[in-house]
Amino acid sequence: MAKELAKTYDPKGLEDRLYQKWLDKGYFHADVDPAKKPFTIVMPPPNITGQLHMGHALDNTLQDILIRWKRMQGYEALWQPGTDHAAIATEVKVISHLKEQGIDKNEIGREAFLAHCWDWRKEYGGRIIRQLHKMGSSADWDRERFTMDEGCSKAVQEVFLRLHDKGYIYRGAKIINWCPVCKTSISDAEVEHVDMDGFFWHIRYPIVGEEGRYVEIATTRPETMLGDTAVAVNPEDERYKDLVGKELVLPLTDRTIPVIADEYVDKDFGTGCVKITPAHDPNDFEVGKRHGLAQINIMNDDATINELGGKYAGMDRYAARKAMVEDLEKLGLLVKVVPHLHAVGRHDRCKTVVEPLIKQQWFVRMDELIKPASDAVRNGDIRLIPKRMEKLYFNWTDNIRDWCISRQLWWGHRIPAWYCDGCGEMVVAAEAPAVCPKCGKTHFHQDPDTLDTWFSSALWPFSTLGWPEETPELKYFYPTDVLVTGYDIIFFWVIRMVFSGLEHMGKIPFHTVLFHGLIRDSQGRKMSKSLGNGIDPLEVIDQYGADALRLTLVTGNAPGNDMRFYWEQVEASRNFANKIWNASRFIMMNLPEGEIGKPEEAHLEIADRWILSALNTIIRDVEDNMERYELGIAVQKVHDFLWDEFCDWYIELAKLRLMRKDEDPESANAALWTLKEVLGTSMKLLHPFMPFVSEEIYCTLYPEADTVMTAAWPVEDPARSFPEDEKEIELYKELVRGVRALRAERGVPHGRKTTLHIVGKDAEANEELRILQRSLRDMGRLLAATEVTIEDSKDAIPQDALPIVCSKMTAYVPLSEIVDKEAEIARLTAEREKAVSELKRAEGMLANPNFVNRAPAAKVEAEKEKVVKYRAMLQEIDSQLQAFA
RNA sequence: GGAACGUUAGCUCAGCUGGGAGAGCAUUCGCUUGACGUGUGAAAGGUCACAGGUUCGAGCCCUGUACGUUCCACCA
Repeated sequence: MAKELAKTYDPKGLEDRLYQKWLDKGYFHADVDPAKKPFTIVMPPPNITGQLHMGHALDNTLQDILIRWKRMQGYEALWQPGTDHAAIATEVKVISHLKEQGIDKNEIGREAFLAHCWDWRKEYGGRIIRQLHKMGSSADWDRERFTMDEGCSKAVQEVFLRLHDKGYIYRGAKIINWCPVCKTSISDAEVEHVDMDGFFWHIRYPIVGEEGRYVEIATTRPETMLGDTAVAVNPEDERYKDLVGKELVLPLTDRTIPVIADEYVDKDFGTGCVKITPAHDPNDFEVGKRHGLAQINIMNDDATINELGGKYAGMDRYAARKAMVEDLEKLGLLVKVVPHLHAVGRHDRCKTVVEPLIKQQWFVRMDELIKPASDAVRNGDIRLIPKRMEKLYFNWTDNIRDWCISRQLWWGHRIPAWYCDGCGEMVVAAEAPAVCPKCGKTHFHQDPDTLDTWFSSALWPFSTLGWPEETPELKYFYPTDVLVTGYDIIFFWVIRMVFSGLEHMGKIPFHTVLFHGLIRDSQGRKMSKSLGNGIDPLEVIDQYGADALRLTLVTGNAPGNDMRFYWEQVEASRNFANKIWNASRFIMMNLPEGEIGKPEEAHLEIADRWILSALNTIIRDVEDNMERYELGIAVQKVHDFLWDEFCDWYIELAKLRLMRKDEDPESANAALWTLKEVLGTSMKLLHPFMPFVSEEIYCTLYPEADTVMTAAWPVEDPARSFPEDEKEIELYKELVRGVRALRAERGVPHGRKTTLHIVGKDAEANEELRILQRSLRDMGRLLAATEVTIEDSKDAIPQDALPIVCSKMTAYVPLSEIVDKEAEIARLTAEREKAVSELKRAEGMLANPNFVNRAPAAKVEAEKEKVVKYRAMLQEIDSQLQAFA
C-alpha cells in the first residue's frame, strides 16, 4: 500500500491496481455464513452480444452502491453476476458473422451452427464482464453464471416439465406474431406498435346472384384477401341486415364467402363491412372461431404469397398488395383509396413488420400463474420504486395473455418434447422415451424449437443459486433483496421473475425493485447505434476515471427518471475526486508519524465539535436516504459535506491551529485528530459511490487497514451531537461572509488587513462572544483582520466604521478612508429599502394571530429574531447615513 | 383511444411528511490566500408552464388548460 498519496490525482494509475487487489483478496466473494444476515442482488445478466453501454453503467453503479453499503453494514452481501445467451440477438449476430465468411446457417446444419455460437460465447461472452470490472463492480465473480450453463439449463428443463405436468404449458395452433425476417414466432411483449401512414382501400365484393350489387369493404391489408373466409357486419346494422347469410364473390379468386353478423364489427367505422381473414389477423381469428370459418393461410414464412395465391404466388406481401390493387382497379372493384394512419406491429429487435400467422407453438397459460404475482405487489410484499411503476405492472398483469414461448431458433434451450417417428405421438420428458407408449416404436426426434430467452431469465434469481437442487446457497441467499433494473423490461423480465419465483420457490424473488431511467444524450435523445450518439462508458472511464463516471450517474438521478449525459458533469465529478484527494494530501502532510492520541473532551474546540456534529448529522441523513433508495440525494449530501463544510470551512479553520502548533500543541492535536477522524469516516460514507478514490485515501490514512470495503459503516452517535456548536459556527460563517462581501463590494485587496470590532447584540451575547474570543481570533485570517476586538458598546469604535449586522452581533470595519462617499450612500439607501421591506414582512407575519398560534414555535421564534436583526440593521444604516450627511 | 411522467436560474436537473427556492455547468468582478487554478472569494440570474381551488401559509395537495416525452391499446 502506498505510504502517501501521489501528488496529483490520477484515476488511471490507481483504479486497475485497486481492483486487482480486491480480486486477489477475494473481498467480493460471499459465502453462506449463518452468523451473518444475507443481502443479495442478482445482476441482470447482460447479453453475450453486448458491449458495456451507459445503461449497464448506471444499472451496475446503483447495484454496486447498494452491495458495498450493505457489505459494510455487516451483511453477507452477494452480488450474483452472469450473462445471458440472448437467443435471438446472438443467433442474428452469429448468422451475419458467418455470412461474412460465406457460410450459410442452413447449409452447415444445426450442430455446426451451435458450435459457432459456443465459439462466439467463448470469445465475446466475457467481454462485458471485463468491462464491468472497469466500473469497479464488486460482484462475486467466482459465482458467475450463464443462462445456458449446465445448472441453468437443468433449471429450465425442470421448470418446463413441472409447468407441463400442471397443465400450464401446452402446445397448440394459435395465431401468433411472426417475424418474416428472423423467421420465428415472438411474444406479445416483443412487438412494438408504431403509428404508420397507410391507406384504406375500399373494395367491392360482388354479391352472388345479384348482378351489379356489391358489398363494399375497407381494408388496410388488401393482400390478405386471398385468405378471406367471410365478410362480417354488425348484427344491429340496419343497412346490411338483409345481406347476412348471402354469399359474396371473393375477387381475384374463384371462391365465394358468406356474409356473417358479429358484434366485433363497429358500425361507424369504415364502411361497416369487414373482411374476415382468420389466418392473418388476431381479431379475425377470434371471429372465425366463433363462426366456424376455415383458416386459409396464404403466406410463406418469409411473408411471400404461397402456392394458394395463384398468379401472386411467390410475390412479397407488399408487391402482392400493389399487384392486387392494380388488378382490382382494372376489374372496377376498387372504389377509392383513403390515406389512413394506423398502428403497425413491428418486431422490436429488427423492426420488421410482424405478420400474424397461425402456427403450432408452445404456450404458457398465464391466468393462474399471474394471480399471485399481481397480489404480491398489490399487498406490498414486493415494493416497486418509484411507486408509479405499479400501474405499469398491473396494466400488464391484468391484461395478460398466454405466453408464446417457442422460437424457431437454434441457439437456446431445446424444448423437451419428443415425437415418435412411427406414429407422431408426443411425449414431454427430459429424455427421449425408449419405447413409444402408443405404437411401440423406438425412434424419436426432439422438437426442433427452442425457448424464448426470457424463459430462462425468469428463473435467474434461483437458477443461479443452484435450483432445483436444494443447495445451502439457495436456502441462505433466496429470496434476494433488491432488483435493480430499467423500467423498460418490467414486462419482459420483472413480472416473469415474480411469477416464476412464486410458482417454483413458493416465495417472492425479491422484496424491492428499484427502477432507473434511461441515459439520454445531451439533447435528450435515446443513445443508439443508428444515431451514432452513444457515449462509450469505457471512454469516459479512460478520461476521467470510474469514480467520476459513477458519481455522475448517481448524482441527481431520481428513481425511474431518465437523465441526460453531459461531459461537463463528468468533469465536475472528477474535480470533486481531485478536491478530496488534495484535501487528504494536506491532512496527511500535517499528520505526525504513527497514532494520534484522542484529545480530551476539554481540548476539543467549538469548530471540532461542530464538524463532528455535522458529520454525525450527515451519517444519519445518508442512512435515511439510502434506506429509501434515494441514492442520488445521499451522495449529494456526502459531496456537499466534504466540499462545502469540511474543505471550505473546517480545514481553513484548522490551518490556523496547525500553524500555531508550537505555542498551542493541544489545540493543534485536537484539530489533527478531528481532521483524521472526519476524513476517515467520510471516506467510508463515500466508498459505495466512489470506491477507488475512497479506498486509496482510506488505506493511506490508515496504513494498518487492508481496505475500506470491509470497514464498519458509520452509525449515528448521539454523543457526537453538538447542536449548540453547530449554531455558533453558523454565526461565524455569517460574520465571515459579511466581511468578505463588504470587502469584495468595495474592491478591498486581499492583502489589505483591517481591524475588526465586534459588539454583541446584548449583554448575554457579549458574554458568549468573550467565551469564544479565541476562536474568533483564530478566524482572523478568514476575516482578513489583523485584530479582532470585542467591545461592550460601539462607543469606542470610530464613527464611520462600516457595520456588518449579524443575528447576534454587529461587526465594524473601519474602512472609511478607502470608501467612496457617494457610492456608499447609494448602497446604504438601497440596503435600507431592503431592510424595511424584510422587517415589514416579518412584522406582518407576527401580527397575524393565525401564524403565531398555528405555526411551529421555532418558525415564530425565527421571525422574531429577524425583526430584532433588521431593526438593528436599520438603526445602523440610519446612523451611518447620518454620519455621511 | 387510454395512461403515466415532465414543465423550477441561460443550459441540465435536485427539492423528503406543505413553513420565504438549491446544485453542477455557463456568466460578471476579484484572488499565485501555506492541499487543490481540476482551486478560491463575491455577485448576477427564478410571478417554480397557465388558470382556478384548499390552507394562516402552496414549487409541493385538489380541479382544469396548454405544451413536451414515453408507455399501453385487436377499430378492420
